[in-house]
Amino acid sequence: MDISVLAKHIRLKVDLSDAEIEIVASYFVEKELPKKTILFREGTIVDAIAFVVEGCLRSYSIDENGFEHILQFAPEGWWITDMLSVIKGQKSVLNVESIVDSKVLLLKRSTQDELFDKIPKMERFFRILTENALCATRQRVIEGMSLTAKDRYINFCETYPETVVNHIPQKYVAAYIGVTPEFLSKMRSQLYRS
Amino acid sequence: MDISVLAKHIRLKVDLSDAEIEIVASYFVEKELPKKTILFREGTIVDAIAFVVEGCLRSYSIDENGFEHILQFAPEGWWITDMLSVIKGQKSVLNVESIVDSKVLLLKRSTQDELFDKIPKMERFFRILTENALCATRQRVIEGMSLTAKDRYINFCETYPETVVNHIPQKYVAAYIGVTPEFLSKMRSQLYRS
DNA sequence: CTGATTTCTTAACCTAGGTTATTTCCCATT
DNA sequence: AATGGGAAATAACCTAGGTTAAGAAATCAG
Repeated sequence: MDISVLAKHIRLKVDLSDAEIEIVASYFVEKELPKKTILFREGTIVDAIAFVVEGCLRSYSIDENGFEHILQFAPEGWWITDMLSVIKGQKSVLNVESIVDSKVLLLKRSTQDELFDKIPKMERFFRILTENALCATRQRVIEGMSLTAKDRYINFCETYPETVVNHIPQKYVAAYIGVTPEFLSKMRSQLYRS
Repeated sequence: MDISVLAKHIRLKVDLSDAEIEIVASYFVEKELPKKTILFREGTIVDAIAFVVEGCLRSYSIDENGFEHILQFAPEGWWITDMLSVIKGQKSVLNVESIVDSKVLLLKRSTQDELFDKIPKMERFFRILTENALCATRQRVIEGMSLTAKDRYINFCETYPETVVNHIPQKYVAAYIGVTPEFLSKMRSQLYRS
């Protein structure tokens, strides 16, 4: 199992020895996901969090009219799961699916506390990780209320890596910024003209 | 300083002895906030998080057209700050203000790591707290994309305690659910009639 | 390579929610 | 009790973004 991407990612936030990284790695299980594979399905109880080593996943909910709304994209180096299901142990309301061929490392929640007791720095790591995710999500709430769809799209393009912006179906981008694919298309043609 | 509200709140998530609670409490500073007092101001660097012992605060941003958007209400037993400013050490984009006469306990970020080293369970506490906040905020993103304004209002009334829903100016509720005060007023009169 | 399916674009029309303006209602202060 | 000022209600009108539909383009399966 190649843990270099994971190790590099963790060491951005906390300082771990090679021996500690080995222990951490032993808690993860690798999984290959061909394009459009559902990793966690709505209605099940999710008991793991996924670190993306390669490829890109998305988490989304389906509303009562059948429309998909994307909560998160997770390209290489990002984490993804249905946190609510993991924390509360209740049925998931999100689907987590690979957009392209991907590889993830899975960490079971049930063993996470054990890992934290063995390597307290990992609890710190996840606290920091979660704080950052919280900030980003709150930022998104504010932007959803204060920006127009066009500004949200421009922001999206500036914020996400080029791999996400340009190699992902546009309908996913629309489902992320909160507009219909038709309206995104209209906005894009307006932006080209100017 | 009365720490019973704080102690009770922490013990919902982690197990601390009375001695440990005493140590934790020694890291907090009490502050009284008369109605409409700004605790953290936009443009400054925020270096503390606030626990609400009594009253109710709100955090909000002001957009380029001068409109306020409320990110969070914090009634008794909740935490509030501008996390982004605290984490990144950069200038705050949020105001945090008391809505009614309030009392908060402040924890300086600069001493937080020291507290975590002394009482590791507090790091666990904040990790769990942050995970919960993240879930709630992500839920809000989804609702913002999939529900109508009327459903968001109904949800709001069902989710927040009666003290918040009924003792807060309606314009704040509007600024939280993402509509104008005029439109909230229209929705409410429609809901009464049915 | 070809037909089938999904995605994207365009355009006409529609609606949820915003804007502006006026009136009424609270209160807090004097 | 009078008065001044923000908060809420109402209503006429407006617009960002949604809906529907139909064709073009890209992607996929065989």
